[in-house]
Amino acid sequence: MLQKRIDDQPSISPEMVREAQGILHQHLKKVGLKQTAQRDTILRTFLETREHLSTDELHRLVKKKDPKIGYTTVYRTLKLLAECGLASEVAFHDGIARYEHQYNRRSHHHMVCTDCGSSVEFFSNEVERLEQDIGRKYHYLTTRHTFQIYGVCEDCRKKNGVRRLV
Amino acid sequence: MLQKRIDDQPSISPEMVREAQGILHQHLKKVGLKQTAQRDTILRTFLETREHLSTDELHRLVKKKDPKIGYTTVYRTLKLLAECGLASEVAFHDGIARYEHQYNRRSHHHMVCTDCGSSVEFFSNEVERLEQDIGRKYHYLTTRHTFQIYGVCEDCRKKNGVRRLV
DNA sequence: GGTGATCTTGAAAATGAAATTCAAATTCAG
DNA sequence: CTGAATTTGAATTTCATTTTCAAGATCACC
Ligand SMILES: [Mn+2]
Ligand SMILES: [Mn+2]
Ligand SMILES: [Zn+2]
Ligand SMILES: [Zn+2]
Repeated sequence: MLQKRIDDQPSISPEMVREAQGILHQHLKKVGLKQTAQRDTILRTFLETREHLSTDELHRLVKKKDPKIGYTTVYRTLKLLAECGLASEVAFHDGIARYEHQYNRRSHHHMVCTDCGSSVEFFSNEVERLEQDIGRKYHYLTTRHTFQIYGVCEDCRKKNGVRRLV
Repeated sequence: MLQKRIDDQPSISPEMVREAQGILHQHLKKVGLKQTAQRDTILRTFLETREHLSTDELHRLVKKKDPKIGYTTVYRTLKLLAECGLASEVAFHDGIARYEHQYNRRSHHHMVCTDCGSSVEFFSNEVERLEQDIGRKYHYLTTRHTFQIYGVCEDCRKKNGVRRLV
């Protein structure tokens, strides 16, 4: 599940991790929950990657830092992160819920290869505007939208081309 | 799961049912499968509604015509209909796969109320064009896209407003 | 119109991601 | 410190989807 980087946004810095942790802690206090080492470890691990991770994939990364952290805690923490805006769910239509970190990230959309699962991120102001326009037109208070393009990437087309010749 | 009709496309006519059945029969022959009464009944029932049906919902409608038709057959027939372009899957992000009939229907997108599940259909040439543009830019051979807007409809906002006053 | 190889059917079972349960461990306000 | 409240994670449950399989239906060929 590779991901091509098409922008120049830097990897997350230590200061950003602290700031994101602050956002989580504030959210926890607000909803009467407690700060724990597990939640911090999961957030830190999550921020360190730019991939679109399933709960299982994140759990595998988290276990490298603390093998005792369970799948359930990762699952629940991802929901918490989504609640406070640090994570957002991305559905690539493969039946698995994926999350990406949304902290200091420009809003974007995805084009997904249906052969190899790799994805390209792209930006479109038009799509953002469309949400507003359509919402206004039909009197919806819009909260979000999903836009994905599906197709076959160049690499996979080449591979398939070769396979056809065999 | 109501759906507001925002265009004037007519309900399906008997001739259209026959034509769609022809498409299915042709597809069945092409892939070496057999024509059956169950498949015809399921297609007919499916064409009669403009709603976005889950397998279970369609099964319930189908059983009114032939109570002996099982869930599995509806499930498998929907896949067949999707294969020959008569149906398309539409994911409203509620964990259930929904299908809508695609025969003689203008391509459109959906805005979904996250409170009551109702949906509005809208049309956008911009979105169609974007698939082409982005595909070309990143050398993908695009096949399809999904675009949904989520929000709260006017009715639900009113209801919630009242609830707040109580 | 047979005939039989092939496909279909549908109840039941399997699958698997997501969600919940619960008892032991941890947090943190006072 | 203390203890009420929350968290944790293994285990279990849930539930839509998918697969299995034996009995039944279809249809290409005669
Ligand atoms: Mn992304
Ligand atoms: Mn529709
Ligand atoms: Zn690819
Ligand atoms: Zn509503």
